[in-house]
Amino acid sequence: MNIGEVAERAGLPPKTIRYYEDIGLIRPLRSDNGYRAFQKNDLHKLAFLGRARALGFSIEDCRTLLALYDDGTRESAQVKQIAEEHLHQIDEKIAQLKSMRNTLAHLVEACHGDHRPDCPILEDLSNANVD
Amino acid sequence: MNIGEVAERAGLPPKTIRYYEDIGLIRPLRSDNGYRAFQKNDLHKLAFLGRARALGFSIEDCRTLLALYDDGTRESAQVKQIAEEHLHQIDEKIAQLKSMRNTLAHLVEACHGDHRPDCPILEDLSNANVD
DNA sequence: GTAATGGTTCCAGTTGCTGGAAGCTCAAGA
DNA sequence: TCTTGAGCTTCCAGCAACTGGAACCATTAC
Repeated sequence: MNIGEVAERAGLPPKTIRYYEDIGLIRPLRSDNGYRAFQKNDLHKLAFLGRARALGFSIEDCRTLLALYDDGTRESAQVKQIAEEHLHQIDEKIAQLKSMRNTLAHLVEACHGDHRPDCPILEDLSNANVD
Repeated sequence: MNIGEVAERAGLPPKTIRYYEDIGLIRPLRSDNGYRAFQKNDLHKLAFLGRARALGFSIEDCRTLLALYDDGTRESAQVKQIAEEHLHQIDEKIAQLKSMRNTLAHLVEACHGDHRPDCPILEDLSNANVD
């Protein structure tokens, strides 16, 4: 398979696939013409990567997960730990965003949003205690 | 004021302040020795920036907000629009993270996480439909 | 033969800083 | 007065995870 077909089937842009090879996540063979010659295994790895990335795992997490996937002697605890840590980070991110959202929503609500210049949003932003 | 004091008072690292000058968010004067000589106005702008960044506004949004802040003839509607768009983006981000969190939480729960190799998390990641 | 499509590499840019090196300035102590 | 240390300067490189574009080669269809 050439990169175009693999990209289509794995749901990843060719650029991303080349990048994943660059950083050593996959190692596709080469045809005589220099084209990458993807095997089924490469395709599955790419799909795996796409899925893991969609769940927000970092590239380094993906590298580890892929290695565990390839390793028949893995312990599921290793996988679970990575996933739990990631889950925790997601929770933190959500909490942070909710806090932003909360503040911002109040400010937006307080701003009449018309042609006049006075604006509670700008007032809030400029009201830092700086002394 | 030198950069150290301003950094302290605005709650931003000196590196960040230099960076903000680099990209034209502030334009502090210079002393004869070449040191940046910050005025009160600079300090207020930096605090404004710190606050806006903490609410997740992009640097470009910050640039616009700062310009509106400086512009007595602004209309609050302009500010409100930026804030509303940002709020909307935050909402989208939260929704996306919640969806990830949801999937991931189910997987983590399903994984017994012991010394055995079988793992629902890896199974899910590798179960992409690729044909 | 030629044109379109799809490969290849390499370099640069994105966002918002952050770290580090090399060197200058200033204030305080021996 | 000399020195030491802190604090300032600039500049370059790197982070994450791609993405865009240029320049060029290969394949395929007409």
